[in-house]
Amino acid sequence: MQHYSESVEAIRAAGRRVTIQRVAVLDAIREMEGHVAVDQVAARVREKHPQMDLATVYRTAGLLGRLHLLNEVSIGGVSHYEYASPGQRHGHMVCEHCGSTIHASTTHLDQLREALLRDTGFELHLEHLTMSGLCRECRRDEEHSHSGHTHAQAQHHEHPRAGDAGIRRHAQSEGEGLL
Amino acid sequence: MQHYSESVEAIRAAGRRVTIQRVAVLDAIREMEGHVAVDQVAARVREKHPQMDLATVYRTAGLLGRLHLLNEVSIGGVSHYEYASPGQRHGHMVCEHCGSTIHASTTHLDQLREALLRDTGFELHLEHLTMSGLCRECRRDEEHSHSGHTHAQAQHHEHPRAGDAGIRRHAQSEGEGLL
DNA sequence: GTCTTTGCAAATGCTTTGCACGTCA
DNA sequence: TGACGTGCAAAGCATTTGCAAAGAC
Repeated sequence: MQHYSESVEAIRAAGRRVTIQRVAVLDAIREMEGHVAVDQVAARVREKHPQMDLATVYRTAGLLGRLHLLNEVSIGGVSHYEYASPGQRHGHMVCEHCGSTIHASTTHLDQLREALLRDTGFELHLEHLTMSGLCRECRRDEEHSHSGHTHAQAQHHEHPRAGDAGIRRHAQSEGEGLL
Repeated sequence: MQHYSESVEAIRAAGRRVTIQRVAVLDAIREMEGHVAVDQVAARVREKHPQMDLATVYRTAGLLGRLHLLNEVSIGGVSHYEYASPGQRHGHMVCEHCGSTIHASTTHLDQLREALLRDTGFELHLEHLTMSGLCRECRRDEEHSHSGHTHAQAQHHEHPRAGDAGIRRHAQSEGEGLL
């Protein structure tokens, strides 16, 4: 567990001043594994550094993102960050229904990336890619609801990895009559 | 230009009450062509109906989105809507640097959609897809900056279609030292 | 010692909500 | 008429910013 020095070096290598806050944020996000919202990062960091301000976490995560030490992923309009493991690029699939997030391998995406680059000149940044849709489980649920009655009271299932992250602004107002 | 009756029918067909506000929002977004932010929609709608409230536009656009008469696209954390022309599905590519948005044809995306569905069970919703990256022009700019000095004062060019939409939260803080 | 970063507090901007009144079917 | 939709005003929440104090090199 030589995490500490690893973060320190990464920040130093990026030509930035090494502060407890930066190291703490970088460590926290790496330890948490996966993409986490800023307030979650703050909560984690505060376990060890209670005085750390939310604004600092925002500024720090933003900076580390720009330095490519973190990936910034917007999920449902809320910023999430994940550790940018070199050589572990992937996109994200977010279920609109239950909010769970699945990684999308580059196998599928690189093809798209190259096609877009060739045909439109647009260089897709995989690290920020968030695709919304329905996960396998929710797709099953939807099918069931559609069969009989109109007022399908959708059953939200909780996925093991979903946690309470993301899914705040969106995924509201279910039970809207004909929908 | 039988737009009016078209919107009225669409709303009625969806089983909702037909109100001036709903028709106006739907018409406005269709006339504006492309994805527009909620406040832009409000501004447009107010030309003819000055009393219309922002909250109403939010509620209405949200409803029309759920009814699949509009597509909701989140750009830089801000909701945009576009008219959901049947049989005109596409994704969006948003340039992180200049904020311009380009449509991505389904030719590229359907392939991805099918691959994801097959391999992961995830059903990608193309209508909400926003991919960030760099457009052709900004890619050129970046290259130039990287050649010489470190403090590359990035030249923002204005794209014809960019307008003043989106690009509010992101695309900030340029000139950040080593970046 | 100087220039960068942080903590604090206040502001900002998008979006939602509660409620009384107006409107559609 | 009765349920639904709108206007208004206020709240909510994520995020940003100004500034003085604290810290890195």
